[in-house]
Amino acid sequence: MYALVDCNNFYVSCERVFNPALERKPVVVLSNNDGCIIARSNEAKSLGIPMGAPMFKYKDLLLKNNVMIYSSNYTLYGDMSSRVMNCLKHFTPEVEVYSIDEAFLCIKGINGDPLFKEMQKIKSFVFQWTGIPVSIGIAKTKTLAKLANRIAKKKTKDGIYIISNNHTELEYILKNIRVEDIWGISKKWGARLHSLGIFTGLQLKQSDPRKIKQCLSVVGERIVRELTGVSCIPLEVTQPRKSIMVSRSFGSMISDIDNLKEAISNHVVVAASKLRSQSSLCNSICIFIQTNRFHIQEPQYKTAKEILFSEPTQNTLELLKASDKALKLIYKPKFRYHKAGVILSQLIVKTDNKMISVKAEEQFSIQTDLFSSTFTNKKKQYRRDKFIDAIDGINSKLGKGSVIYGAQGIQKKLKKTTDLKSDWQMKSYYRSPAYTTRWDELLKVS
DNA sequence: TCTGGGGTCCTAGGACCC
DNA sequence: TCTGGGGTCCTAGGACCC
Repeated sequence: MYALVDCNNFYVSCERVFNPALERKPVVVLSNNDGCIIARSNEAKSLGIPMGAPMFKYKDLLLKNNVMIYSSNYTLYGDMSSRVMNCLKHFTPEVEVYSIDEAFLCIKGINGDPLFKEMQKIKSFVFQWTGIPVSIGIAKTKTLAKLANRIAKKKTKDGIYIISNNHTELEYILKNIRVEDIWGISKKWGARLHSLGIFTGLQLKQSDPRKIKQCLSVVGERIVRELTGVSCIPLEVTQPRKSIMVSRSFGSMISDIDNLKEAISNHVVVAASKLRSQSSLCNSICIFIQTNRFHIQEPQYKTAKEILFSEPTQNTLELLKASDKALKLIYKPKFRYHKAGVILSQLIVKTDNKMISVKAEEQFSIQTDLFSSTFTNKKKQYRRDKFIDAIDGINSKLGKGSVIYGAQGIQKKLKKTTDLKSDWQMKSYYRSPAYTTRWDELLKVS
């Protein structure tokens, strides 16, 4: 059996752990740049605030109802997430961390009442150690476990629901769910199924998988089989990322290339550090810039440039150099830009090779460049990598941003202030402290 | 005024190979 | 008049997820 453990209103719950006065009050959490509403407490949901709603359209409603507003605080949510996942690993090693607030568990050898009791144990353990409430759905396949979780959240008191092998129970559940609410089927595919006369989960379950394959590819076929109780989507252990993206909308519009370069350089530094933290190297970097698609009266420009490396790298300096080159190739001065980002792709990861070897080529199975791998280049590269190590070392000892690259912008450093915000930096008016990850932001109790 | 960010997988079609 | 058959790899675009 698979269990899906899903944190209730996760971001809101994280805020509530450190501010219990938020209990039973309407709370929302905003996306980056304070743009959209991406998490709502149950009280906020019942005010009719939809998921993903632009904040400016709902500001009046929020104020009128005394809704507490928070900017996203991913440092806090990420840390709380890993605490929750660690709790789950306490019960079984077979945990798939599916997203920041969800995990699939493989459950073997327990059934019926003992299974329910075990799930209650998990729930209260997670709550005791993190303060985060979770719901649990259990079934024979991941797709059905998702469904069970939905029922656990909406229809049960204790937040646990098990879809047993009872045939009529499953039929009843599937009859009462729309196809577009099934995991893996969204609006577009839902519409395609409608045109075949399929509207409910039960109708989808009873269709010919081969016919669904023609319509929704093998992905759709798998969903049909999963609904019948045949597991087609296995539990996956956490794999290193295959691509890394860092992008942000700007706090205000930007036209000049220096500002853009500063924004992109900061994204590159973050992306490079993510890359190194999962012990990968990238073969390609892509940067993109775009105007505001909602300003339809303004001229629009959206473009990207990818640069391939002759040898895979994880070196911030090389990535910065490439990103600068790419930006110069696509930048056009006449536009007002709204967003920029960087994507590292074609990542390679350390091989499983247990041999004790310090040569990067062997650790990563690197294809070296026939024309540049001369001795002097190797030496240069070695020194550059040591340089990055030193910077990482200082920043991890003295705090993030203690040493920065010139391309990231030196205005703030010169004025010795952190209040000064560049145009590109995102808005974040309602951010709570990084309670669990910064000594100077620990919760004070008086 | 104001509209997020970060991923994965699959397929079709083009390019190449013998 | 008439020009094969069987593969692999790569990429862009589209779909989905949270």
